[in-house]
Amino acid sequence: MDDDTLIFTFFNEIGIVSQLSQAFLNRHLPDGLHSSHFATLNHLYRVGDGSTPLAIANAMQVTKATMTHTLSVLEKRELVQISSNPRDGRSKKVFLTPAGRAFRLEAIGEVTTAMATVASLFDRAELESSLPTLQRVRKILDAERTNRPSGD
Amino acid sequence: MDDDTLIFTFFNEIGIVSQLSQAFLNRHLPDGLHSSHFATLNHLYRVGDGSTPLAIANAMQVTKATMTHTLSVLEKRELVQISSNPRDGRSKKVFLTPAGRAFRLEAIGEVTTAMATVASLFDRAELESSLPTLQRVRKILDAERTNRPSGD
DNA sequence: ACTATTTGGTTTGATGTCAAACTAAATGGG
DNA sequence: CCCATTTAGTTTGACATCAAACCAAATAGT
Repeated sequence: MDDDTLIFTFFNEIGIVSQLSQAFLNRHLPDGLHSSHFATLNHLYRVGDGSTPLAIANAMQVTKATMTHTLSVLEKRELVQISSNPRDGRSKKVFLTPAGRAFRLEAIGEVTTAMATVASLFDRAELESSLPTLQRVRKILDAERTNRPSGD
Repeated sequence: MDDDTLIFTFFNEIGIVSQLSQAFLNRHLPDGLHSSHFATLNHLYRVGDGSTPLAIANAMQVTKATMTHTLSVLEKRELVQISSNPRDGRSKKVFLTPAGRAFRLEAIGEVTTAMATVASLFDRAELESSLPTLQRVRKILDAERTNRPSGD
């Protein structure tokens, strides 16, 4: 297998696993929540809230237009609260509401339960050992695309 | 890091790498071709043509409805040709046209060129060594979702 | 200070994807 | 043989996502 083929194969496999895992999430998240919403809630929880939409978009690797949409959905459900930034009239700040925190916990519970059977099939060490590779690949790809710089 | 966190982290990383690589493809594929179209052309080339839409959908891990759409785009561009199956009135057979083969080569060229700089940053052995893990994970996830059975 | 550029966010239009309902053909049990 | 079930594909309606055009606020260069 030459280098190009290896790379194609690698990314093809990544793409399929990603699709399957996202489909898994979408099937098991409560109340029609989409995996992108779940990821956003988790991000807000992890980094502490008050991030700007653009920062979140960069962290999630989606465009700011997409984030506008995602946040409007979350806001409509009252899982986040969006306030204008007194320091900068252009930007906004996003906060998890108590409902948002509760919902996140509930979602994690559901997913974890649903995952229980399948999780036991994974080799923990195997996943762990490929994490650094994934992170390196992510960094490289992220640096490559000059626009929309890295976040998180 | 407990097991659940590890798994979440793993799939999160997979998701981001997948999104970045797909975005990369979408940016560099010629003529507005989408990565899913590219993947479908490649699949047809690899398995030899004459597959049914459903078989392709399973291999690509998308629903048959999605495949109907993808194939109609490819057919409109005359990159594939779709004929009815004389053996089975319900199903169809998909063939790469000469234009489709040519287009695939062109696309591979473009992508490979675009990838040249970034590809040199990857550690070939590293990618190679994580491939089996990805394939195992894929198999597990694929088996889990009882509907829409595995292909390829 | 004033204009030009950059930056954060929204809007618009297009597209890919999915789930669910539907159609038509094949298969199977009586 | 006939009806019930399964199977392949399409249609419909919803939604996530993107690129490009747009607006408004901040910043910079002169």
